[in-house]
Formats: sequence, C-alpha cells, structure tokens
Amino acid sequence: MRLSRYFLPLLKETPSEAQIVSHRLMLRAGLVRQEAAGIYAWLPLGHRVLRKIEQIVREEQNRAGAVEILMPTLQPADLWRETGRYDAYGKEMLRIKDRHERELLYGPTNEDMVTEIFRAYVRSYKSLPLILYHIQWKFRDEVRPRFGVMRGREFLMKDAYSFDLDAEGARRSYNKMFVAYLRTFARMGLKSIPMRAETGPIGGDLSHEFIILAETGESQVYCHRDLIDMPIPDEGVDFDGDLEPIVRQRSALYAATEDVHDQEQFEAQVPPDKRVSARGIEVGQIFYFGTKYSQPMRAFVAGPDGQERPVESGSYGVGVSRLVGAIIEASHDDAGIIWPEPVAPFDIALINLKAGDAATDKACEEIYAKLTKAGRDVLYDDTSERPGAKFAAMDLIGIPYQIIVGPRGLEKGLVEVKTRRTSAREEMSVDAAVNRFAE
RNA sequence: CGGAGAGUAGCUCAGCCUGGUAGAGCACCACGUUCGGGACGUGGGGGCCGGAGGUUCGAAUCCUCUCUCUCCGACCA
Repeated sequence: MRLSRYFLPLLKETPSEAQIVSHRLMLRAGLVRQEAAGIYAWLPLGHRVLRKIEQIVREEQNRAGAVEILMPTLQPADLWRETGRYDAYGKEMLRIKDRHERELLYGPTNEDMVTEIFRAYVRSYKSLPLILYHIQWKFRDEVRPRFGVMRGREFLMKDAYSFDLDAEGARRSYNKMFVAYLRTFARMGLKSIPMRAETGPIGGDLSHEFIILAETGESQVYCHRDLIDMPIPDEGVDFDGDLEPIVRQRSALYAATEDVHDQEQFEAQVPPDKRVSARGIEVGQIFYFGTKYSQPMRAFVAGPDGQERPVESGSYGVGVSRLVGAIIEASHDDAGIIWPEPVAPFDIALINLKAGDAATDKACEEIYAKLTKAGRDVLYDDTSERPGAKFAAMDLIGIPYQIIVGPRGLEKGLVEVKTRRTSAREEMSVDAAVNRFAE
C-alpha cells in the first residue's frame, strides 16, 4: 500500500477524551474514531489489526474443532422470554421495536439463539460433541463506557457454545476451549493467565477468565508467578485427546480475580516470592453452565439408551475488539505502538526519505515491488513529508520493521533496516534487505 | 444510577467573571527557502461559539430548559 493513496489520519495531539495509553494511541495512530459513547468506527489501520486478530481467533477455534456460523445481531424478544432472560437482563440490553411493533433486541450474547438453532436440528448423542461459534458484533448498553475499545458498548466478540451429552463430555469441550484460548492469546504475543472467576449473569458453576497483566487493567488479580511463563501447547496438540493434564497443570496453581480471591488461601498456597498481585485485562472467559438453557428451552438429545435428556452446554467468549486495546496496553513505548508481528497491520514500513529523488524512488520501487510480490504487506511511505515527520509517524503506528531508504545511504549502496521493538538498526544493501524479508 | 466537569475551526485550547458581533498554536491550501528524527517565512481558506427559549438596543459571554461527551464511584466480554 502506498501511503499517498491510503487513508491514515494521524493526530499529532492527543484528543482530550482519551485517558489510557491504548486509547490515546489508537486515536493518534488513526485506528478508530469515536462516533458515540462506547461506539467506534474502525479506520483502515485499525480494521486491518481487527481482522488479523479475528483470523487468529478463527484459526484456533477451527483447530479445536469448533464450527463457525454467523448469527444475526438482532434477535426476537420471544426467544429470550423462553429462558426468562428478557426480563432478567436489565437495561444493558438494547431493546428495539420494528415497524410492526414486534419486540427485538440487539444481542448482548447468543446462548438463547444458538440453543434454539441446536434444538431445531440435533436429536441424537451421535451428533455430539458439537461446538458452534461465531464472530459477531454485540451491544451492551453499559452505564459507563470507557477506555476506548476496551470497554465499548458495541464490541466484536467471538462466542462459542458447546453441546454434549453429559457433564464429562462438557468438561472435555471446556478443556478444548481452555487450550484453544492459551494458544490464541499466545499467538498474538500476549501472556494470558487463566484464573478462576465468578460466573456472572450467564450462570453456571465452572468458569475461568483469561487475563493479561497490565497496569491499566480493570480488575485486581492474584496469581502464582509460575503461571506467567508457563509453556503454551504447540499446534500439534491433539484436541481429541486428553487435555486434562494441560488444564490441571494451570488449575493447580493459585490464580483468581478479585471477585473470588481468598487472601488466606493465596498466602497458604503460594510462597511469598511467587505471589503476584497485579492489575489485569480480561480478554476471554469460559463457562460451563450445564442445562441452564437447554432445560427451559427443551433442547433435548437422546442418549445411547434412547432416553432424552437436556444437552450439557458451556459458552466461551473472546473480546476481539477489546484485544486491539489490550495488545497496545501490553506493547508500546513513548513513541507509539509496537505491534507483535502476527497482528501488525503491515509487515514492513518502507520509508522513502527523499521522494522525488530519482535514485531513491527507484530503489524504493524495487524493494516495494519485490516484497509485495513475495507476499509481504508493505506500507510504502512515498510522500514528500520531512524525514523527521515520517519517522515519528511510522514509530507511532508501530509496524514491526522499517526499511529506510535515502540518498545518503544509497551513495554507498546501503539502506537501513530498523526493528521497531528494539530500535536496532542495521545497514545493508538493497538486495540484502529484500532477501531478509522475502521469506 | 449517584457525584464532578466539559461542549468555541479538523485537533489542543484562549475569550465568558466585567455583554459590543470570534482568536492562538498545530493541521489544511498557494508561493518561496528548506529537507537523514515532528523546519521556517509570506499570503490564504475554514467557525449559525452543541441546541431551544428568555433577558437586552445588542448574547460565545447573563438566565432557564435540553442534548452530547468526559472523569470518579456502583455495574460489566
């Protein structure tokens, strides 16, 4: 992408509404624009990151055996009346009437609808286990939206729902999502820690929150230090095999959010030098809730004995749009964002220090063409801005690598390659730079 | 939902107390000088001062109502 033909509205000054660093950087780097309290438009750069995160989530859901669907944002109120949630949910649920005065709602979550879909088609244990998921916009009319996309009213969420014949099966599904989440967040360069958590209004009796440690996190969390750098299961992990050891290895160590924290247990179970008490950002949560929805909605399946019973379920959420903010909270410096490579909007920023200079233009065009052909996403700054402004802008938007091309270096046949994360710079020939990034 | 604050140019803000018909910096446009870590000069464009009502000869400024946004708290993927 040539910057001169792109849409990248950067702000030099920080909009006054932004309080936390990720929000400030998202506005300054032109990732989002606020349209109302807790409601954001995603601009090109932010949209790219959002899509990359979404794709990682999708790949790991698929790997775990979940099946993607797409449910609507608007749902009929009657569906929610079956479980009693239409009245129970409160003002956070946005209620809407259509032209025929039919009551609808903008979905804050999808247990009811997915259970409706399930019961319409599945009758036998032979169709189980089944995990359905979708990645869709949700709306929760929070009293007080804040922190940019970290706590918006409209947000993109991956929500998965598992269906099993019995509690044991449900536990296996829970474990699949548990492991999938470990991999998902690790692939984005995040260190996530599963912590025991309250189940909240969704209900159930087994739940973990996946927490990223960050100073600006919304909740206070307590855990054993060894959880932070525990190895992540590799992509060869067998999701049809026994995942219990992986889950147990983590569950064995103390980790709890404020809501369920027990200071006595914490001190009893964790030696002083291993105690971590910190702020955390919740990026995912998984629940097992049994027959909470299947019972009232009569989502029954026949077991091997021919007897019908309510299906056992769980739900599993990942805050996709929240992750954009969470990643920035975890990865930035004074100059701007530092994207982990897998979620970076572009792989490489190519900086032409003297657009209009024949030799510099030629070298840039060559690098741009070759890297693009090699499948790399290159943002080519072909504008005639001053070098200082270009450097500042590219540092702000945080693309992992910069190839800096200017007449001074080219006289010696050299360009500069800068790694954003470490600020390390190396000089090398045009060919060497191309080869370095062309696989 | 309780408490606090803010709405003036695309952004950051001044002007409001003490009414006289709108400003600065950045950004934008033109020209010139510049050009390896956010340049400078000259000229220029851009604002029904959130909205409605009221007071007044006259309202960004005073009064009333209203909408929106932000922050603290209670609540939440």
